[in-house]
Amino acid sequence: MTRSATALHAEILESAARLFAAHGFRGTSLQDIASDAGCSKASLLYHFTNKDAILTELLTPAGREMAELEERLAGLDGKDAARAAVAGLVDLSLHFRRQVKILVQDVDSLINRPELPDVYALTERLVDALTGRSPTPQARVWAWMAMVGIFLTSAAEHALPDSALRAELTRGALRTLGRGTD
Amino acid sequence: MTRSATALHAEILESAARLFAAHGFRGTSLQDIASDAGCSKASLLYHFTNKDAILTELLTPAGREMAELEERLAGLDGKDAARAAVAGLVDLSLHFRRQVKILVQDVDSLINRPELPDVYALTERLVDALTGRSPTPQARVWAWMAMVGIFLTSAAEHALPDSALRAELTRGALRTLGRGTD
DNA sequence: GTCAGAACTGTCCGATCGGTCAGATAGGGT
DNA sequence: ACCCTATCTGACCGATCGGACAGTTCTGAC
Repeated sequence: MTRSATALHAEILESAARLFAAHGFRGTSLQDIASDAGCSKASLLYHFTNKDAILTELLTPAGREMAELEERLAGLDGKDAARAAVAGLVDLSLHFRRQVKILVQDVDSLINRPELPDVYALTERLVDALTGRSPTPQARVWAWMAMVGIFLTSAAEHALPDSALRAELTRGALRTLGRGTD
Repeated sequence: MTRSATALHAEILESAARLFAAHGFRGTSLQDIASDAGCSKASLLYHFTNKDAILTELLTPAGREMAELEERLAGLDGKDAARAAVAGLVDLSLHFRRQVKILVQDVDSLINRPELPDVYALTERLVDALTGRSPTPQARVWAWMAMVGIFLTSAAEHALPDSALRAELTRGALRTLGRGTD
């Protein structure tokens, strides 16, 4: 069982997030995390039941926000839905950069995790919200492009300034969608 | 040393490409590949010096095309460069879908491989080609978005028809770039 | 039929993985 | 002083990893 939240507990999570994002879940060993956090491997497994529990605790907040975004979209349509989808995705991507990178690296093995909503189902909902009631094939492709672009551009730490990123991603996405937003 | 190209040799590459793309390089064992290709693990290591050599042979053609694209862009500017960049990236992404996915999964560990050009350097060249001589920050973000969008939308096998993808990706990218192409 | 070399495999090896466990250490309440 | 509990660790375990190697089977040239 995962124990109480101590200083080391938080440091382990921080180290794991950085290492998972950099080298992937499978590419990061418990010893790697322990060394980075400055404790023993056995101490990791005192604070977390197992390696998987670390990943779960990392992904849970992001998963919750993804689920909330999905619910929010269910009550909207037209331009409201499109705007909410873009804004929500930009927020989520910028707020959970490392989780996004972890998610992208290991989508197929993470897709059935209870702490994450079905990523592909959420994708479909977002595409629906972005393309409106006239889902032409090209509009769907553009929506995919814009979404993936937001997702990964925010996760890429290279060559991108952070400050104006939010506004520019939103603007770029809306431009991609063009009249696809009705 | 890697031996001659036989039927099994090709089957191993095919299996490895599929499995690497699905579960990542580290997430795929030699036994996994051998089972999928219908031979023994030892037979893999007869046809390839080691696990890494399989990955190298998978990535080399993609790396060559990436290098060629980079060279091609060096001799162009303005709208020619932008068009060539988008067309080249779409071609490359659609032709090497699984390699793109492998690349995205493990960018940071693949970045120093001799068979691949520096991915981030190529990215910079592409952004330059797309944004032209007036590289405003927002234009660079949009270019990033469009490039990543092309890259990953083509690699995602889910929910996307293949036929019209090429044209739509190109159109979507140009739309994102807008007047960024001069 | 014979033989050489290519193709292939069973078996073993050291390293490393995630995980267990008994015990050391430290601090607070009594 | 005492003990209880939370925290932490070294040593160890079975499984699995990538890889080595000797030996077997296949195949075409002669």
